[in-house]
Amino acid sequence: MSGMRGTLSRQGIVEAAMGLLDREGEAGFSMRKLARELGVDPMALYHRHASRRALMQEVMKALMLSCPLPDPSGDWRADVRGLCQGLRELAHRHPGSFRAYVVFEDWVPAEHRLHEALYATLLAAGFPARDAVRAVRLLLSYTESFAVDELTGWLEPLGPRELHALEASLAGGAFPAIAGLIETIASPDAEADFAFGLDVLLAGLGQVPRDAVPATGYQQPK
Amino acid sequence: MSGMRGTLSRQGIVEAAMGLLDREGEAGFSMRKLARELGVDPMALYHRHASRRALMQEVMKALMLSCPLPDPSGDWRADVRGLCQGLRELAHRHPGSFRAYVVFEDWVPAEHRLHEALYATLLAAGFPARDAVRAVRLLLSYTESFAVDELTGWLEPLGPRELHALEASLAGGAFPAIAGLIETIASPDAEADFAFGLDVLLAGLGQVPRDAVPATGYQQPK
DNA sequence: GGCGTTTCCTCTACAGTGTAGAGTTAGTGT
DNA sequence: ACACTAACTCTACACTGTAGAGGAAACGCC
Repeated sequence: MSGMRGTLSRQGIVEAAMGLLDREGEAGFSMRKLARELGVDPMALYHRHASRRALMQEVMKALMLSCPLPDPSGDWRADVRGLCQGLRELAHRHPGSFRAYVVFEDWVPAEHRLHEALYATLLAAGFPARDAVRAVRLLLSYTESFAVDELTGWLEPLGPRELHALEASLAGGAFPAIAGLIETIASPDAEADFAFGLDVLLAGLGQVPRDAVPATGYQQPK
Repeated sequence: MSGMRGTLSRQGIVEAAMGLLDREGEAGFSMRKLARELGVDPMALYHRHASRRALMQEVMKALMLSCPLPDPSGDWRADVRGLCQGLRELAHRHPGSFRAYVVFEDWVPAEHRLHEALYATLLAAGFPARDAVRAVRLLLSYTESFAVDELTGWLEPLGPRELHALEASLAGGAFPAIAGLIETIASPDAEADFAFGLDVLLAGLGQVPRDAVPATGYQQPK
C-alpha cells in the first residue's frame, strides 16, 4: 500500500467518490471507504481535496456538468420539458449523488449551465425578468423533488406490506378522503405523474403576462 | 448525575430533541448532546426510544401533528393556499426539524392530517382521484422546497460578498441570460415569490378537467 | 554521481458518533 | 425484609473526519 505514486488524481478521486456515492448513498459514503476502494491511505485524499465537503463540491460540480441539455427547439414549452426531463434522467443515472446534491447547502456554480438554458428559454418566450427567475425556481424544485421521490421509491407501486401498513394507519375512519384514494395512491405511474406536474406548471406559467418577444431573442448556448 | 429518576419521559425526550434539532440543525444534533442537555447518560435515551432513527420518527410525528390546518372556507383555491401557507409557517417555527423532515426517508403517518385536508379540498372541488393525488404531491413538494430554500437562506437578498462571487463566476460571458438577471436574482422577495408559485400552480390546476361537484361534497375534519 | 527541495503519501492520534451489553440503583409489591 | 422490576449508568466497540508529523520517491541542479 506504499509507493503507489501518481495513482491519485483530483479527477480520479472525484469519479470514484461519485461512484461510491451512487452505489451506497450519502449515508454509506465515507472518506475511509473511498480510500479503501482506491487502495490508499485515507489521508492521501486530503492531499488533493481539502475536506470531505470540498470533495463533495467537486462531485456536485461534475454531476451538474454532466446534466444533459437538449438543443433548443424554438418552442419554449418543449424546451422546458426537455430540460426538466434531462435533469430527471441525471437523477436516475446518479441516484446517490443527485440526492446529495439536492440536500447540499453550498452554492454550486456548475448549475449555471442548466440555469442559463432555462433562463434563456423563458426570456426568449417573453417572461419578465422577475417571473423568469421565479419560474426557474418553480420548475427546478418540482423536478428535483419528483426525482428524489422516485429515488426514494415513493413512486413504486405499494407492496402488500406497505399497503397493509397504510390501511392500518387509516383505521378509525378519521381520514375518509385518504381512504377513498388508497388504490390510486398505491399505484402511481412515474412517467405519467411527472408529465402531469409539468403540464400543470406549464399551463400555469402560460397564464402569466408576457412581453412581446424581442426581435433578437436570447439564444441558449449549446 | 445519578438518581434522576422519572425525569425522562418519552414526550420530554421528543420535545428536547426537537428543540436541539431546531437550534443546531441536523448536523449539530447527536444523542450525546441531547443527553447532556437533559442531564442524563446517553444510554438513558435508549430506554425510551429504540434508536436515533426511532426518536427522529417521533420528532417528525410531533412536528406534523403541530402543523396548522386552517378551517375550510368553501373556496378550494383559498383553502389550498391556507394549507400550504400553514406548512410554510411550520417550517419557520421549526427550521431544523423541518429540514430533517423533508429529507427523512421513512414514512410518517402523522402526515395524514395535512394530506387529508388537501385531498378533501381537492376532491370536493371535483378533481378526479388520480389528479387529486398528483396535485397534492405537486403542492407539497413546491411548499416544502420553497420553505427549505428559505431556511437555507436562498431567499435572502445577496450580500456584497455573495454578489461578487456570483459575478466572478459569470466572467467570460458564457451565461448572458444569468448575467442579465443578476439584479433580480440578488433581490428575491420570499412572500411575493411564494405567492407567485402558488398562483402558477393554482392556475395550472384550474385548467385540469374536473367532475361536477357531488351533492354531498367531502368535508375536511377540523 | 551527490544533494536539496518539493511532491506525494502514510502513520498515529484525537475528539466525536450510534449503540450493544452488563452492571447499578431506586422504588414497588408482598 | 426481600424479591422484583423499571430506570438509569458505565464500559466498550467500531466507526467517522481530519490535524500533525514523518518518510519516501521524484525532480532540478551542480
